[in-house]
Amino acid sequence: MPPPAPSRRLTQRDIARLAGVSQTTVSLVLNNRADAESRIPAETRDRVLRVIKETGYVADPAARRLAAGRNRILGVFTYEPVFPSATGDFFHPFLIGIEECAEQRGCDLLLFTSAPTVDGRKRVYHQDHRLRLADGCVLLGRELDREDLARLVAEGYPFVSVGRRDDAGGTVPYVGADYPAAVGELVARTRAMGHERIAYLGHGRGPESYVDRYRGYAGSVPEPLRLDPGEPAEMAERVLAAGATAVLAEEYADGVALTDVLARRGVSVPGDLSVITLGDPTRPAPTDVDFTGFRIPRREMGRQAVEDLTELVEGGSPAQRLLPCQYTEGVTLAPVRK
Amino acid sequence: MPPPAPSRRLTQRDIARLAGVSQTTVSLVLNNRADAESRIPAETRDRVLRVIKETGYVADPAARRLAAGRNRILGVFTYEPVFPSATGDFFHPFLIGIEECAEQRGCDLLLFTSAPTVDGRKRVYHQDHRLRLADGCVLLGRELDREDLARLVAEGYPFVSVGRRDDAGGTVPYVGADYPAAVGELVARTRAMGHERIAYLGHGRGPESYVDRYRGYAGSVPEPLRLDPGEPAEMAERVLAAGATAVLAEEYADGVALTDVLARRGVSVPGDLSVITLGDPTRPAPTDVDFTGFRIPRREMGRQAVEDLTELVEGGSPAQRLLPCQYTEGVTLAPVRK
DNA sequence: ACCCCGCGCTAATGCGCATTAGCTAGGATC
DNA sequence: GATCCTAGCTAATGCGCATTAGCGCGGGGT
Repeated sequence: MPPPAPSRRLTQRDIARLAGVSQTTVSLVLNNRADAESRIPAETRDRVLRVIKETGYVADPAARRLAAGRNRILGVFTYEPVFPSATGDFFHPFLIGIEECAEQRGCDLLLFTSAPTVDGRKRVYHQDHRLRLADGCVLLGRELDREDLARLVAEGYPFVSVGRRDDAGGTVPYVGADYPAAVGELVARTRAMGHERIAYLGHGRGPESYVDRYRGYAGSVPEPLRLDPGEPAEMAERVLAAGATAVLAEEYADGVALTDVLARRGVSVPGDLSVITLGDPTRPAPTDVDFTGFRIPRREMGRQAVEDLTELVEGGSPAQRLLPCQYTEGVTLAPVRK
Repeated sequence: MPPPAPSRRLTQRDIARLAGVSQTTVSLVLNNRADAESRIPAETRDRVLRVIKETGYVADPAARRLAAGRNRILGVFTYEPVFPSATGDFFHPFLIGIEECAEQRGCDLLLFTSAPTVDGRKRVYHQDHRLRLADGCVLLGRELDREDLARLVAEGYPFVSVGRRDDAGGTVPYVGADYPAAVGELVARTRAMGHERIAYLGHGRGPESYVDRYRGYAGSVPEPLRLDPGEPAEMAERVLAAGATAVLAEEYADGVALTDVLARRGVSVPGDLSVITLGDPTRPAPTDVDFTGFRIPRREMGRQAVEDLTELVEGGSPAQRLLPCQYTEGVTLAPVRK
């Protein structure tokens, strides 16, 4: 391939020539290096700035990155397809937050779309990844690859996970949702309504988000009762067989499916059974029912992740934080039937 | 700021040392330069490749860009907010197409989110833009800034607009929707149903997409009759006053609003009046009515734009193409009332 | 015995910028 | 008048890579 670009672009040297100074001076002016070592009189500075403005010169980001190691570009890696697909809607709000914050901070976002999907999963570290073009990276997805995480940590690459993650050969910086607290609060409300047989419908293990929900549940009921999710009919069977008066649905969609089936069988929600959802739908779950549960502060998580990342890039120390979820009052939780 | 990175990263020199060859050789192997000038025996090549694999070395994209002028990164510039906001839904499908194609081609996407919004508009060429980090750029939005376009053209920066654009100091490469043909077809269908007073409800000027729709309309009716959009009630007045038997709504939302008002006034659609929509909703327009009209091949346009852009980046010549829209049969077009 | 040639590789260069050592006045100091 | 500052610059260097010259060497030709 032909090395140089078609038409010559302006470089600092050009600006220097036009302003009658050295390239160094242009760089100094550009970066506002008016510090002790290099004082540039206002006159010279203005002259340079004028030429820059007139010519519309802009520093080459690649060269900048190479020389200075920074370029105000943040990477975004999504382990699950974001745009296409059903889960897209779930991840969208995170991206909104990320975008908002990046814009605010004058950062561009590099979407690592080139990561190939192998065995249905993506990896940050694939052949020819371009991680290093960005100053740091935000990781998004229900489940992150542990090898990726370990390597990121090992290499000291600045990153922040959206969603809590277990350690991976070192501390993993994250901005997560405080599921334990949110679930704990829901359980408390449920118990306050007289419920004693409160079941947890979900896996309770696997992704950190499931583990955390279950932890919040198990930590606030006397006798945890976990029911596996599955086909709607199966779930209904299990719930009824267990004699639960209230059910916490790990997945919103399962709560919806359960409620639908129950309705068809003449079991009223919340008359006969209360159904509480633990978060926002990660799969499409059309319903007219207004479920009681909580919202994950997705947008805020995205924002905060970018905040933390920029701080990290600028030399700060990695943070791990959980953001509170928002309780949402619905119509599916009612006092236990006497 | 401290010039070097915290922990030293692998460079080609490191690989060279480990493999007992020169940095040049590593570069040659990496880029598969087995051509005439430099022949590297399989043995050496394998040795180098092995070291690369073992160490997980990946070339620094910034350095690569600087030296070779390419880095398989495509920029995406959106003139209108994409993620947040109402119009987001309209632009989403374009992005899906862009993302799909980029993934397929092993390209990463650089979202130019840092462009500040001034006077409610964004500009590609803002202070400190990072255009040059990408090999080229896809432009998205209802209206593009003409100065931006002119400068892009003038500088010979590779870009492709999603949506047809008028020339701007030179040919503007684009992938647009063939509105004239699509509208022409709708008019033909409408006339085939006996309609003679077919009105165009919209501006018919401004953005190219409006102009093109109107052109398709004006070119296929004997006496064009354009009605300005406005408040729902106003639109209904105008349509009724004009004695139209069919209306083409430039904006989907206007078609919806019009139909709603008419229904409330006892004017039936399509019994008394046919309402045809010219494209997908660009603003939220909730309705249960299934409008007759056409769909803009948004996803395909995104894909094609990336195709064209990569071709352009690789030295191809700029293309201008219009993609056909998809006619959608609805319930709002019926034979004219006798 | 000499030259030439092509194979297999490497030294050197430059991309555009940031940064670190100077270097050169012109004054102040002794 | 020699010395030392200091303000105001600039030359030189390197970031990591791609690329262009070109070097050394062994074998075939004359």
